[in-house]
Amino acid sequence: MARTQGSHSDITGPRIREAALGLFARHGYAAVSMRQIAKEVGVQAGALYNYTPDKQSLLFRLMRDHMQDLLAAYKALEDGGDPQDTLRRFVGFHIRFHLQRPDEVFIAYMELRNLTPDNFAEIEDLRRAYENSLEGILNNGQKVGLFSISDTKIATLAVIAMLNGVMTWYRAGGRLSLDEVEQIYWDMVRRAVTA
Amino acid sequence: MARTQGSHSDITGPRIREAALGLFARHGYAAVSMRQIAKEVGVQAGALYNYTPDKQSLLFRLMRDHMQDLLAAYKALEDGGDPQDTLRRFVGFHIRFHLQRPDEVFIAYMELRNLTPDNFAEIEDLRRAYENSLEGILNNGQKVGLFSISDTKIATLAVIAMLNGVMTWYRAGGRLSLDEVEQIYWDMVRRAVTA
DNA sequence: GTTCTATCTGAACGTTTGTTCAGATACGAT
DNA sequence: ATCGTATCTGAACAAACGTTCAGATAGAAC
Repeated sequence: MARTQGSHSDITGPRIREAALGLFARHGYAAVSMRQIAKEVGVQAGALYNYTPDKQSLLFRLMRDHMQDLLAAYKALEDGGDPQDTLRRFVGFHIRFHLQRPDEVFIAYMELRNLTPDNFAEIEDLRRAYENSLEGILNNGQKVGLFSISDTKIATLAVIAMLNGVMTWYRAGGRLSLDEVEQIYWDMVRRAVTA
Repeated sequence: MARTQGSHSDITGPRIREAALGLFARHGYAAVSMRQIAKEVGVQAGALYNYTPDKQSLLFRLMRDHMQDLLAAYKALEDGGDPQDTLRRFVGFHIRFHLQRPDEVFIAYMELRNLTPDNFAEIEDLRRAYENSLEGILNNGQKVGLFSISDTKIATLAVIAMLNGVMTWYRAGGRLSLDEVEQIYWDMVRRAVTA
């Protein structure tokens, strides 16, 4: 046997990405074999290598694409007027964007240590760029006296850590609507930083 | 060759635990082999099985002991008087306890999915017990009108998530002292929940 | 000094790992 | 209908995996 009926790179390529995404998120990069990914796609392991040079690249591209999507989506947001409004938009954006991509978020956070040093550095740059946009908001608010923050660098990390906590418990269709979740977290963030 | 000079279970046992702890934290459970652990201890892989029935138990015991230590240490704290003071104590305790055990914390958080279902359930029970103690504090403060929290369950998770963020960036000897870190986080937590 | 046992080695086991590749077939263009 | 190429199979590779165990040596007890 060889090429199979209906086979096409436009179909197989994305399916490999999706299979790897789900399996990496559920079981972890190191615990997932190329044969498991292939099986989920319905293909032999060797076929994967038409789409990725190796397993590491499969992971790296998932993470890089996710971080680039995140940055692009955030840049597409128009600024609110004052820092308080901009921060509110950031909170809403962060929660909603991440809740739509639970697998990508999980991988981007958990699998950093499985990246080669070069790949790790590239992902870290993207992450820092995103964090810097929040830190900029906090700095602006601090400058005009709206916020009262003893250390904006730490406050940046604290806010992101708090917001990322949503991912560990929120489930669509649960007790709270997305709007309610956003409101609750915005209340806490606002109070934590407001003068 | 066989038994080696100076070999003793009181020495080898802890060294295996420490080696596993460090390697699991750095590279992840699935990515670490029994032979790597043995090499760090200076022993052959087979010798590990005098100390653990299998690799899974090695991970599980690290996590269970850590969670039990956490609960025991927290219970040893005497209550503050009012909820606000109790919450302040909790924040300080949480930050200091976890910063002293970065490897254990990392593993307890990252390797949950590598536990067998039975082991997972046991660890989750311990984690929930700890979270419940914080939720109790928030509930008390809410009842007496000191706190203003729309959802104590979510606030509990949000506070813990925020505090856990410290572990990702704090380094001893860095820009901020432990006291300063504790003060900064306490400020944010207090403002996030206070009426 | 002898005996008993705790401790470790070194080899072996069957599986699984990531990756390569020659060959085979289906698709797309002509 | 024919041809070129995109796509996949199936087998193979060496290496690494978790685990077991018979045999050997060191330490402890007497």
